[in-house]
Amino acid sequence: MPELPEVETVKKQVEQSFLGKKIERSTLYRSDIRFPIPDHFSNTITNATVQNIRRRSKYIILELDNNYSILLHLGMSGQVLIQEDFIDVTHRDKHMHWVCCFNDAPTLVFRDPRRFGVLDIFKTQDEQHHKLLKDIGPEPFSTRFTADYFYQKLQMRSGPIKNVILDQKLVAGVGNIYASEALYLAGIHPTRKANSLSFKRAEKLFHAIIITLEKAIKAGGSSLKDFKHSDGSLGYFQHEFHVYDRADKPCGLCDCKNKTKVKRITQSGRSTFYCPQKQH
DNA sequence: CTTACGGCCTGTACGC
DNA sequence: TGCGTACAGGCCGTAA
Repeated sequence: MPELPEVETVKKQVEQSFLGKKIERSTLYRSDIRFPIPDHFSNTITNATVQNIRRRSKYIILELDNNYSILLHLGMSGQVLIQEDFIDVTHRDKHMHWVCCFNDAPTLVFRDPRRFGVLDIFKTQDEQHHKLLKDIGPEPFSTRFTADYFYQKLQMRSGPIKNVILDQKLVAGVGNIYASEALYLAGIHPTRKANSLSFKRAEKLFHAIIITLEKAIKAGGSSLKDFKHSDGSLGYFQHEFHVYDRADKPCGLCDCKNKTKVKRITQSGRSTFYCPQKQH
């Protein structure tokens, strides 16, 4: 489920339930996810209190009061379940890899069938040296991310613009869905070479990325109240996309006489969707 | 430095 | 119903 807007929504929910709460018990049912979860994970976090919760790119970081932080990434299929009445292992299915019990709070469950997710622990002060965090580019909503910065970076890249905006070193958090959506909004063809864009068009894409992500966060946020009782799918499937997953259908803003259909192509092994009429 | 690609896993949808 | 195939929202590591 996770692109940046979904992760942001999950982060808010986790914050609402667990900020300021003390971890009473942590159980790992399997540690062989994307990277092995450290042996000391549960021991290190037990009895600590969550004092801050943040999102960095698609990672959720839970800062504890013992100078350690928990790093969580949902990969392709990860979910955070927040369960009011998680009684015992009979409630557990085989994809629930981490169950964390709190004092005076629900139980947090990390579930991830494909196990592409990440669960790690690191010393809070070492965040900028963490292998998975150190090379991540600016957050799209931060002041570090500007049209000038974006244009300069695009100038240095000759690959297809779709692939370039998926690069987390350039900007954090653009995933496969919103890459297609942002390019559509900006009217830019996904195979266009990044360094062939004028400043004006780069600026347009810059705004399109921000707007696309902001709108999606709002869509996720609007269904927040349903989260606890759902399977964790949030507003994701309710969100309508302009081009993503709309191959052979008209695009979301279709106004053309000839009923141009959305095309699906493959770039670096991943699907891209675009409108041949509107994107050049 | 950039770029392309294999690989990690399980689940689901579809054609036969 | 079963079986094979393609595909899925992530990204790291490697090789060119």
